[in-house]
Amino acid sequence: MISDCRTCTFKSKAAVSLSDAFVSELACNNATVKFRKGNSIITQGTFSTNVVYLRRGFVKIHICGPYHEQIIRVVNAPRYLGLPTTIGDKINQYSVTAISDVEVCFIDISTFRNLLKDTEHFSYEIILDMCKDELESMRRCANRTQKQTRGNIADVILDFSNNIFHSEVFTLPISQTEIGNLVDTSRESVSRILSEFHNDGIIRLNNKKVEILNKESLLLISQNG
Amino acid sequence: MISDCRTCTFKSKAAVSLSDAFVSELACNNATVKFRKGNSIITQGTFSTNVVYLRRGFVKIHICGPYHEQIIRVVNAPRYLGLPTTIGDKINQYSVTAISDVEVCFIDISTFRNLLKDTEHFSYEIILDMCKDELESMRRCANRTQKQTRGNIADVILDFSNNIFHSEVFTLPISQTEIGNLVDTSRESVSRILSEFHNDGIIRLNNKKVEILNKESLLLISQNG
DNA sequence: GTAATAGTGTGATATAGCTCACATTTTACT
DNA sequence: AGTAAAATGTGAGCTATATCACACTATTAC
Repeated sequence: MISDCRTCTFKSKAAVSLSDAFVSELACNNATVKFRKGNSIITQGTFSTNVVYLRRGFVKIHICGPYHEQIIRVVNAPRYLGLPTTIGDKINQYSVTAISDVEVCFIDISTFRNLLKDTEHFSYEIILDMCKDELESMRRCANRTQKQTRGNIADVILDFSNNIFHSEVFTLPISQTEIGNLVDTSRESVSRILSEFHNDGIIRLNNKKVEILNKESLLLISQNG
Repeated sequence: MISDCRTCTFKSKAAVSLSDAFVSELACNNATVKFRKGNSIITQGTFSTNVVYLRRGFVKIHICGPYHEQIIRVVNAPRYLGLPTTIGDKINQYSVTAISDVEVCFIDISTFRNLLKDTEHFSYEIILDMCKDELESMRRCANRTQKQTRGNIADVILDFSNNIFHSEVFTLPISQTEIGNLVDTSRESVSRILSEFHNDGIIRLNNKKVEILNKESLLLISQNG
């Protein structure tokens, strides 16, 4: 389905200031697609010809590590996906998979390049986004490698609550195995630690439903391992 | 010292195609500075007003983690430093420290912004650089968290040899404590593993001088932990 | 609704690598 | 050169967490 970018209500911060001519160009080279939970949006190892703009929903960004899959981050709309791999390399260097039903626009890379070339504000916003992402990656990586598992799992719960769902009550969007891949620990440890949090009255856990009962404790665990 | 960018022999790939007018602007807002080994070039927590272009030498990029310093990467000239933190944030979010004598240019951030705004090719090259950096970060982070310590230390030696010194013989530019901070392990483990490599005839180690005797083995250890 | 599959809970055991402790070597400084 | 400080080598014991094993529960597909 070709979408009309001029009236899109999900426009990126970079795109809002584009002139009509550019928005029209975007609209002609842009297809809105829906994915179901679990579908792959960008697949590591395949040829990349499109930048992806996530309009709605949540995705996980993940990469094949030397032994198992590493989940880099869980992110939500709105945001661009695949910039580093689409611009920096012809072959996708990581994967992006829907963890909720999502709606995305595929933007042809040459159209995107033209925008970068011809509109200073657009490329500046993109650079800004990338800078922030990189800083966030550094921070997360330092945390992940230095903290103990309990602290990392507390962080994941806080991140979901604060940045993804904006609520103290939410449904885990990924399995315990995947949480393990995110904080680099085993599925069993995730299970044990979540149970522990539940038994200590820090969270209420029922199937995948999480309710944070004591945010203070989570923050303390996040800080002190 | 004000340098003449027009005749600079260390120009970045992004800068080579700039028109004379822009190069002159760069030259007027740009100071070449030398640092001694160990000096801080960018300091986490301070105000950032300049992008840094590393003309000569090696630096470590590092960030304060929750428990100790985390070295993100060791990189060499030529390359820009501090783009994510200078563009993405007013306060430096990480540090860059010389690990050899270095020569850098400080480029005023507003000059740099003008270049990004006015010259499509320049900003595109910068975006390309950032994309590659981000991909590299992902790869390194996945490796670091999944591999065992022996594999990570083998990787560090291979990285120094292949990407920093381009030689089988080199002098370690950082201490064993710092190698520990780079691969997230203790100083003692670094010492033990380096001795082990030496005793197994994989490297020759004398003070900080390293000679790689058996690259095959290092690659195997890198792959199999 | 039932079978097949994917996901989770929990014990027992093994181990990589951290920490502490101290000796020794190297480097930096006056 | 001589001294202080930093960096390194190495043993012993401890611990967080991986791994294995298996029971149980939820979800999906027909």
